[in-house]
Order: sequence, then C-alpha cells, then structure tokens
Amino acid sequence: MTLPQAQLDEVRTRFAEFLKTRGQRQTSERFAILDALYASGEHLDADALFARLKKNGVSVSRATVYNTLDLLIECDLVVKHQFGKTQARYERSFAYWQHDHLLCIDCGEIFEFCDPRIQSIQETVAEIYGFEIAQHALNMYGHCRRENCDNKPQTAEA
Amino acid sequence: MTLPQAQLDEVRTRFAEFLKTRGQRQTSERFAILDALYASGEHLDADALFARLKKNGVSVSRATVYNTLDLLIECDLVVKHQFGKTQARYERSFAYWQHDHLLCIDCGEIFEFCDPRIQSIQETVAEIYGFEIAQHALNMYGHCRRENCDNKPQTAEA
DNA sequence: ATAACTGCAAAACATTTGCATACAG
DNA sequence: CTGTATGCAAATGTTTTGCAGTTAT
Repeated sequence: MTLPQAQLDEVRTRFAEFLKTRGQRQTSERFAILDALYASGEHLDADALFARLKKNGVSVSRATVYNTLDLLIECDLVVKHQFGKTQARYERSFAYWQHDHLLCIDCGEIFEFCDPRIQSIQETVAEIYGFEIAQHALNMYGHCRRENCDNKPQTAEA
Repeated sequence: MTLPQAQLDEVRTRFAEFLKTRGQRQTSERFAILDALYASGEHLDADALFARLKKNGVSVSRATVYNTLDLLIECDLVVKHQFGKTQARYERSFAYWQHDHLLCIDCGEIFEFCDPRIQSIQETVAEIYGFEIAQHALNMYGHCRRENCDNKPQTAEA
C-alpha cells in the first residue's frame, strides 16, 4: 500500500522538475497534497483529500487542492477517475501497475485488476475505427462477497 | 438510428406497464421524455434533452426530466453514462446491441463498438474476485481521423 | 376525491474563478 | 522585487428538493 521511501522521493523530484520546467513555484502546499495522495494509495475524491490534509494539520484551501491535482495529472503522477458518481476520484499512478477497477455496488469498496485482453481489444478498436487511443477506463460493477460488505456505502475517508 | 415504429410502441408499452405495476401515473410528460430520447438515438445529457423537448414545443421542467430519466433507468429502458465530464449522458437501451464507447478527445464524437473479449474478461474477474458482476463500462479515449474533427468540442445538441 | 406529479425556485453539491494578500525565485 | 500561488468567498454548472398547484386514476 505504501510506496518505498526511494520512490516517494522520486515522485517529489519528478514533480519538482515538472514545476521548474514550467516556471511554476514549488510550494509547501503542492508537495503536501502530493504526499497525502501518495501516502494513502486509495482512490480519494477531492474533498476526502482535503479532509485528510486538514486532519494531518495541513491547512490548504479546496481551490489549491483542485489546482494541484490538475498539475499532478498533467505530469502523470495522478490519474482521475469517474466511477459513476458526480465527484471524481484521484489515484496515484507512479510506479504502479496499470489496472482497471471493480466496484462493489453495496459497500463502495474498490478492487483493482488487470487483464491483458483489454490491451488486445484496444488495438482492435484502434485499427477498426482509425483511432489513436490515448487511454481507456474499464469499470466493472457488482456485489462483493466480503464479510463486512454491509450495503452501507462507506465514505472515502475514515 | 431511428427505431421501427413497432419497437417504439413496445417501449412505450413497457414503460406503461412498469408504471402501472408501481402504481405510478402515466403522464404525457413522461412519455414525451421517453419519446425524445428514443427518437434521437444519441448520447444526450439531461440539459440537451430538456432543450430538445422545448424546441419540439414540449414544455417540461428540468426536475421532471431528471425524475423521468431515473424511472427509465429503473425499468431498463435507458442507461446512464459518465464519460469523464461532470454531467451524465443518457442513452436508450431497448432493442439495441450491448456495446461500449470510443470517444474522440478533440471533437467529442462518440462511437460504439463491441468486442466479445470484454465478456470473457468479465467472467474471469467475477471468478477471481468472487463478484457477481452486474454491469461494466468500457470507455476508450483517443483521436479520431474524421475530416470534420476540428478540435472544437461540439455541443450535444445542434 | 385523492394521492401522485409537475413546475418553479431554492437548495445542495462539486468544481472553478476573481481578487487581495502572501511568498518562492 | 516580481510574478506566481494561496485562501477566501462568490460564481458556475449540474442535479436534487420542497412546496403549492395540477392532474391521472
């Protein structure tokens, strides 16, 4: 769940260089947001991330959270997901396997999976439609069989 | 694009019976919304649907549009999609092949495709994770090669 | 008749924007 | 210093809700 320190450092370095290249500032808020998202390893929405930061004594505004998430997406350190709710969820993407998502309709739990056939499908579709495909999102929705799957959608953050 | 009259009738009948079963009323607004969505065959968002109705001289409120869409989803006549934008899009689902979506990042055009391998993946995932999978959403995003793909996201409705 | 539905406007959310202040380079 | 970021609060866009009036059954 937690990334090795060496990789966390690499992530910070990458963000720092991205900012430098674009002539943007390296602020403590930006790194705090990066750290919070990478520390969790979960699929947090912007507000849960905001709440977690506040809980950890980091005071940032929601606007800065959204701003920074956009920057992190631009430098490929974070991916944004629309799992069917109106609010987006964000997930770290550095040094992590490419995967798709399996969501429990009852408890809201999110599982990750990877199947090589999705890649084949992507190639076939690109060929047939003359598309240059940049990315895909495959979400499966169903009922999990966990003991503690209790039909109560648990909030993203404790 | 347009469904044969016989199927449109079947759709209306199905909705009528669904409403009767639940002791809900058959109002002209509800059928107007059903018709408008089935007439288009597109992936409309709630507001585009609202606009189309108004253009056709049907006066309904946005609230009724949303309400009715929920009913149509419940009786499996309509499916709701989250294609990455905040606003949801709605598509008729009766007498239509099961398919996934290919979206052009530049012009916003939506294409449909179907690949049997997605079904295999679904079965594999269900098996591995002990899930009873109810549905899936596979969206591919890329650049189309159409002549009139002009980078300008065209609005859902003309 | 009467319970359900509609339209309207206000509320509820998620996200973005504008602007005065703060601060990294 | 200087321009970029931040926080705040207001604005935006989408969807939901409350309620008085309307209508299908």
